[in-house]
Amino acid sequence: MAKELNKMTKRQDDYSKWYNDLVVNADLAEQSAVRGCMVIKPYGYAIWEKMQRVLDDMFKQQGVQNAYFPLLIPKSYLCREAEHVEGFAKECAVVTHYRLKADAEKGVVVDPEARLEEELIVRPTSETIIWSTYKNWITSHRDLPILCNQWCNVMRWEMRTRMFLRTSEFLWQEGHTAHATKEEAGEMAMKMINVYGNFAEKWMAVPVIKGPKSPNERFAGALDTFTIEAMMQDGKALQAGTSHFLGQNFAKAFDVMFTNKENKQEYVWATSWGVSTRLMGALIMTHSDDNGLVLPPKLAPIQVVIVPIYNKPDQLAALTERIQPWVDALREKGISVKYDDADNKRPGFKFSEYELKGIPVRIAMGARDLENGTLELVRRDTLEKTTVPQEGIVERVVALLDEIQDNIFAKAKAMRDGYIRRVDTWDQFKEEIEKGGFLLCHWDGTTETEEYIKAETKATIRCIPFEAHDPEDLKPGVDMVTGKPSARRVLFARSY
RNA sequence: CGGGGUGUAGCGCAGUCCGGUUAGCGCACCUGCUUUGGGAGCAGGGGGUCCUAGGUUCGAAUCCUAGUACCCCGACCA
Repeated sequence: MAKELNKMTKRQDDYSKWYNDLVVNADLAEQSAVRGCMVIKPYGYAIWEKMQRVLDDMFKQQGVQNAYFPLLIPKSYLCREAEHVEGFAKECAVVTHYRLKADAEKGVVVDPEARLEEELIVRPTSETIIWSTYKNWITSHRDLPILCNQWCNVMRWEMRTRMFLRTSEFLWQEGHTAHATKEEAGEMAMKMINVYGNFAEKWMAVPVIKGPKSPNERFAGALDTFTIEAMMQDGKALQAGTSHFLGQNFAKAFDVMFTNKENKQEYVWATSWGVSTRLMGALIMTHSDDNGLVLPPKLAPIQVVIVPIYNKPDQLAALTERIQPWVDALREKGISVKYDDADNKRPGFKFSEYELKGIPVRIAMGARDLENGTLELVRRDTLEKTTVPQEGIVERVVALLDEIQDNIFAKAKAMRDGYIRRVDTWDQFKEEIEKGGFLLCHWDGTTETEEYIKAETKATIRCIPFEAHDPEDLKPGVDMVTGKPSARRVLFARSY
């Protein structure tokens, strides 16, 4: 058994395999029978729910309200915004019929009589249906701004799928805002990327680099796309969230105008922004080790697990009597605690299982401890074991949870920072990109150069960082490929 | 869509080249006893349209043909 586990966990370099084996074992998710889709199991969903709750609060602090729009979008809506169609047309699932009928041979077939007049698209994102709705909601500057968010599923028929990172169907939130001025919309897009950045760093303990995308990497139909870019342990970058400044593109495409204070008709300014279950992938791939998941205490569905070690019912009773007050006290402080006194699994099994699931803090206590007034305290991030006095355990655990949250962020940041290098020549770039990580380089600002670099090395511009890692990065230089002038360094990496 | 690979018990696989008893192994599962401080031991037990369809044959998991599903690597993308 131990050998088998070993075989599974040694595959961290190959994340797909690792997801399929280890993650399924950690009860997060599994492949479904539907191509490229996944089943999110209860434990995995609990993490997503916690993320949702936190993000939802953050949105509401920005004045955003939740709403819901239909899953199916009439095909004609999609073609209104030219770039948007081009971006998504290739990966849409299409509903063509509305009825099945019994068939002697095949059991059941699509009824050819029941073809839809106009095909319906399963939403790959909801800009089009939302803007066709906003048209009815907006007539005056007094109707603005509209700040709506929806939690939903979307479907993109990707050629190649990957657990959590690129499933055909995924869960996400998409915010869609309408504003009277360009400035206000621009600020909104910026505000939301900062919300995402805070969430990633403060809650997920995943360090990110914020900044605009290069024109080539922008969202289909956007004038500007802001992103948070994370670095995975294997040296590949992951786009963890985006916020788009859409200008008046969608307002023009869907004819959404308002009368301004000067009694003049004007197109509405828009933003959209989203994060998905891909964040779960980011979480897993940033912190986990060969023993399984490592969850940040702030998002862990179970923060503390307590395992009593006993062999007779009366021993368990004695342990429970001592432990129960701690469980109550911790819960009173809002900490989720599992007291695992199940007698059908051995302690060693429980230890391994909870490590696999990434529970931040584990307490084990047996007859020996009961006698000595001690217990065994284990932290998941370092797997460090200490025997500590029972006295003051509640306060100690509370402090330890904070410490773990800070520590895994520091660890992830050190890993990420270790992956950032400055590169000045094309030869050096080609050599360094093989080692993975972020490369800060000069770029002449053209799509041609970017495309060339991508074709040669598979590396793309992840973003043009808002905050310089070093003042050096903001100084002008020359493009490493063309030798043309460059205003500042931009961030390159290979990505998921 | 191109290249490669795999479909045999819930999971992981052997058997296929070279057709031949009742299709096998590990894990998981069930029962009992002993255990319980790092994935327990022993004994017994249950579970299979060998991906699908057709063909060759006295006989097919094995050979042939077609289909299909999934995985990996590219191109595409959050």
